[in-house]
Amino acid sequence: MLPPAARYVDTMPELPEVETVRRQLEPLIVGARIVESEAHPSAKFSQATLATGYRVEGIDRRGKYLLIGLGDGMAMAPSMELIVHLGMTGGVHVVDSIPDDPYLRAWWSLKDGRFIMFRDVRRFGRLAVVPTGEYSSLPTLHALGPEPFDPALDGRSFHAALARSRRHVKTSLLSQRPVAGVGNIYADEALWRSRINPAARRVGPDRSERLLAAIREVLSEALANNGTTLRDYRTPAGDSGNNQEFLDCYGRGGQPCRSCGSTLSTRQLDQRTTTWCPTCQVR
DNA sequence: CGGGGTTCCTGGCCGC
DNA sequence: TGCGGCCAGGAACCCC
Repeated sequence: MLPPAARYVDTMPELPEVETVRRQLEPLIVGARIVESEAHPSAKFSQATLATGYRVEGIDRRGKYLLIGLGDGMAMAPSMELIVHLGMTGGVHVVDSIPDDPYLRAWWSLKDGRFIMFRDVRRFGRLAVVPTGEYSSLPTLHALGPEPFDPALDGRSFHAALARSRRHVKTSLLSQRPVAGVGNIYADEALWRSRINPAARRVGPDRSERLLAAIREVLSEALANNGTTLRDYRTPAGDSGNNQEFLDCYGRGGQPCRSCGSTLSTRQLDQRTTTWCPTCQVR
């Protein structure tokens, strides 16, 4: 049985999309024992096979990274983590058989007969198996900023984090250092909502607080909508996101600002497509 | 060690 | 209709 490719959800995974995957995956695979695995030879995926023999103990998430806890089921062996980054087009699916799929990059068979598969058309995703918490091989995860909903993250500390860099504020956000989990879509959305120009290089305390509040709003709203799905694909369960219907800024260049009616602008900012309102988001 | 530039990929889309 | 060319996009990687 070959699931048609178009039936897989194609997201642009940022925090809400990755958290949606985590929540769906957790009840399916926690407790399962991995008995065999296979991976694409690229270094981006080849470590997947190191998860063989382990039991899935839990699934956490940091920013856009899924952290799948691996143990021996008795806490005897040192615990490991299977780290999954979905990149642009990555997806994790639990299936009863391995499909003949040119974009299958890794799979793990489970003792109960099911399979976890990692599918990634553009190969921007990444898989790693590391000792728990040992993230030096993944520099962005290693230096990852706080979770956006961490109560310890407040306007003051967020401002301090932004002030450590003179890069454009949007580029800082995409670095994952001031806060984890914000990508191109939600960076544009949060900057629009907080009326901050993406090319600003200094963001003061008040605007930092506004930006943090906006990031929390756009992320929690997206999460409530099961994330943003940029194509009308649906899983067999019909559970793809619908947050794309609620985007105010991303992808709306040339269309009227929903706040002031000006035409939204789009240009490259540090090699990233960026949309903003030239009236609301003045420098 | 921060940060700028480059690279990885392929489907989709545009123009002819 | 076919096809070349271009583009998106996160983060590793290289180098200053």
